[in-house]
Amino acid sequence: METMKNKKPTKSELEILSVLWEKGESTVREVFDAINLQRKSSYTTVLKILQIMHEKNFVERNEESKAHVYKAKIKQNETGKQMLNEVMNKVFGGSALKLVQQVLENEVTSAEEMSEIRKMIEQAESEALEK
Amino acid sequence: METMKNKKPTKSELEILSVLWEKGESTVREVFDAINLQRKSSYTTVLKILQIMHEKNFVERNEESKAHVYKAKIKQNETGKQMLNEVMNKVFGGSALKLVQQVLENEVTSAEEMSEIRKMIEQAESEALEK
DNA sequence: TGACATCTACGAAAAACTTCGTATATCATA
DNA sequence: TATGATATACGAAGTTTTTCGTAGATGTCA
Repeated sequence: METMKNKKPTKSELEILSVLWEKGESTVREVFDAINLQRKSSYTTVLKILQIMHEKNFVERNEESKAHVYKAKIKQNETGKQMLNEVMNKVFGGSALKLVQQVLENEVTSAEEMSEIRKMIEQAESEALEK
Repeated sequence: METMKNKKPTKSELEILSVLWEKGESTVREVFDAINLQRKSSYTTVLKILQIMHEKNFVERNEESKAHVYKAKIKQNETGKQMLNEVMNKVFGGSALKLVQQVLENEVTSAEEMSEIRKMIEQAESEALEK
């Protein structure tokens, strides 16, 4: 049983989760290195945030070796869903349409990606009809 | 000239902006009332955040009457764009496709809305071809 | 006018989040 | 085994954000 209320990760927690999602299980040093590619940070800061996330049950860790190995426990999709819901409700007045519109207008969306998105929607529509 | 660097609103600033975007110009009391429909808060807290946002140039205000009237100055779209970029990069590994996919999977997206989104994409695609 | 409601301004406490230094343990190896 | 590199734990300072109380101005109306 998950006793912990599902809470949103903070900004720096998200930064670290992002690394874990991309690279999978990682040691503190590996996460630290990844983050330092983008901005200066310090080893113990990364360690501390990972420890905090461990307490919060956002990550799990394997303590077998000297350098603990961390692994994201909260799902990329769940987090994305929550965050998108927030943007949708707070910024786009609850409209998925407006949100997607904004994505397509502003993100660098390649023609290829666009066509994939279209296919996906068509498929979702036909599936909806079957129900 | 906008001297102020464009910064992201905080959580509670966003909450208030959301009201201003939806209702347009509002007094502190109106914003306060709107927010209290969703959660308990206190009048002076809302006032304070509005004052802070005024300093930050996120809102403008009309001081003619005793109760000042506030109006959002930063654009809904700009904010949405920024936030979506963050979600896209931190959660969806930079993929607009995955982001949109998540929206369609999880949000309650009506068939109608879905079809509108599809039309929009088709239009965007044909426009892209013309360029 | 006096009593009362409502407003702004503002300081400062409280809470949330981030950063870092230091103590201490462990491991490899010369 | 002594040294140096690298690890965790953890307290506490630093920063940002949120909340609220109080003071004083202004409007309303009996």
